[in-house]
Amino acid sequence: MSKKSSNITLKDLADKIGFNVSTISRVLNGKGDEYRISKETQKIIKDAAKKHNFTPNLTARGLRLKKSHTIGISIPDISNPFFSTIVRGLENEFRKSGYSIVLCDSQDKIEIEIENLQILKNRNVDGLIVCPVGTNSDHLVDILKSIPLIIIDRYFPELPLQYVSSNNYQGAYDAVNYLVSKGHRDIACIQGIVGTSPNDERIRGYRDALIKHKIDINETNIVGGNYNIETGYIETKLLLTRKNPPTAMFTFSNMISLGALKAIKEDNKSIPEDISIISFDDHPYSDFLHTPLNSVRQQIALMGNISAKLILDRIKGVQNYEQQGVLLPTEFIERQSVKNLK
Amino acid sequence: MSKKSSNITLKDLADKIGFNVSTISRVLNGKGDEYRISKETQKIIKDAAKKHNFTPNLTARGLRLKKSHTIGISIPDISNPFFSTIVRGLENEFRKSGYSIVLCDSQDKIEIEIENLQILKNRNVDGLIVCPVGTNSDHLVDILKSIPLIIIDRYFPELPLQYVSSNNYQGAYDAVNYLVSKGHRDIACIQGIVGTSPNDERIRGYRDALIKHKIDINETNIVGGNYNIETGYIETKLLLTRKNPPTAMFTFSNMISLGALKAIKEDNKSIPEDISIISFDDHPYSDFLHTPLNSVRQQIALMGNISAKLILDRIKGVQNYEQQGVLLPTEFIERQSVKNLK
DNA sequence: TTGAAAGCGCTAACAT
DNA sequence: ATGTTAGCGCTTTCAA
Repeated sequence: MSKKSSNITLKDLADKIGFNVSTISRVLNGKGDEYRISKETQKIIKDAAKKHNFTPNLTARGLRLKKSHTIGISIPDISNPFFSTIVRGLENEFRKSGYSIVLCDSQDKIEIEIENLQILKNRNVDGLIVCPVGTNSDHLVDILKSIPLIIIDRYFPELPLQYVSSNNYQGAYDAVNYLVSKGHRDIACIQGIVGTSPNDERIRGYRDALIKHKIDINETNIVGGNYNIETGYIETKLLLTRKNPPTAMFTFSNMISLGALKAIKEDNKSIPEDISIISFDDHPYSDFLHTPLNSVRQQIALMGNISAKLILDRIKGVQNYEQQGVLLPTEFIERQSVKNLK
Repeated sequence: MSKKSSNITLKDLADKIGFNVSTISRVLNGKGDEYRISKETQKIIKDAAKKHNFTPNLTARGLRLKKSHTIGISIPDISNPFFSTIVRGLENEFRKSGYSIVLCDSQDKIEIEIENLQILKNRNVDGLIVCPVGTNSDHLVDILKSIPLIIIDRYFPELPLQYVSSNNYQGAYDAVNYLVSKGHRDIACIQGIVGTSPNDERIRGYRDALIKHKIDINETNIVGGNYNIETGYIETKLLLTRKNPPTAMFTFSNMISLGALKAIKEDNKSIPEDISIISFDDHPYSDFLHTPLNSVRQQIALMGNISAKLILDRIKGVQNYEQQGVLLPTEFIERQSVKNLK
């Protein structure tokens, strides 16, 4: 084995230059003046540190200080652009403050999410960012007792869990309102996981928009129950085989939309001639899809940025925030996937 | 502030049940039998640990053992599906072995990559996975002196840096060969960063395929110089304005391809009627793009899996591998973006 | 079969 | 103005 040139320690440095470790520690942590350490000494120490390329062992510092300058993240699927964009927003923000992120993928499974939280807690992360997978939140409330936590996307309004999400109600309302304004009255929606706040809020927006226009709600038009590609595919297949298929559909995630596109294409239907579609969640590659979809765009990277700032404030003990959650406005993107029936 | 229910420590547990911390540590680390600790004692300890929900402080363990069970990752852009898929492959594999990942995004900047390595080193990661951004590798060779390192995608064959990548030469050769077999002789390629191994290997494959068919290489057909969307867009724009545009183009990344698609669409050209295209890097959403592209697919998640296994072996001290690098075969995906000119 | 004690590298309270 | 020392929570050598 070759010589492992492991990092130089404070003690090593002390031995070299004849000052005590604590003096060196103080100077290197910018407390030289506070402790009235002479300018000369400070210079000697700083020069030596630079010369020998000293950098502190963050594990040791973490143990001593009981904080790791580390943030734990648990997300359902890092390969989904929605989540990877959130992570980028988080990483960029945390980097600025000298925090590193420990990333865990929960594979959309609640058991793994729970396991992740335990691991991250044992790693002494200073804060946690979770995009929860399920409808259950006991483990989250539990972890909050010991670690600052922000949840993104799915949230639990009735619980004291601070969150960052989109204004799902308004986004859905706008979309359905738009469809109605184009003459659609038979509008299906393929929903995600029932019982999760974003989904239920979108459903509420969908209903309210129809009610406002005095359109009877056909309960069989509300289908689905998962955010994945298969749900979009299967439900669209079924919708298309109806005697009178809806004239429009509203899909509740980027993945559902992709599944829907696949089904529509397979059945040789075209958008928007045969069926109109609006997607909640803009797809980052939307401009390049065979049918650019009208979408309700969420400010995904911003959700990451804001969550990072919130949790850093919490870590610092700042508690300025009245509100428990932040709901970011969505943006309606008009493309060519809705037919004007008027 | 509410009472921080911080984790219970070994000492806490010792106080509760009257055994020494070392005994407890041994039992909980599965060394009870080795140290011939009585079954009863073992049971008492295990039960107590479970009852009080003890889990070890991994920072402390890391400091003591000088290993953190942590792997550092530096990648150019987590929101790019290519990289996020690699990360998923890595995460899934590391999770199985009890390793967590510390993720750093280098934003495609060499300075940030260097900074990342320093941070990760100070965090005592047991291993490093890097998707390098640049052509320079000094910092990588340097870090290798102290930490096991695997690089993915771009590699440096002349240096002792173990890597996992695709067989870029063969993939490119196959693609160009296919184009020629369809009657194309004027084939442009939009390359990525010159001087990086994957790019140069693809160029070599491109040239060799043309040479084999005795087609003169038109050097002005080799354009580009970056892997991003803008490069694809700009270069395609330029290609299309030529007096005699090439009949086919070969793009060197998923992002370049997207840029090319945008340019082609803007100019009201259609694929493959006006121009044929093959993309190196399949796009995960390729099936849904307005033109499903013939692609050279890389086994991305597998690259993550293999790298994880390699580095875990290195950490364990296993040195079974003769070869310095692993090149995974690519797969040619035939879709409808190439016109048959014959 | 179990306990005592050292020590990983750092910071900070307490000397001097 | 700088040094000594304790201790973060864990593992492991040495002792008994």
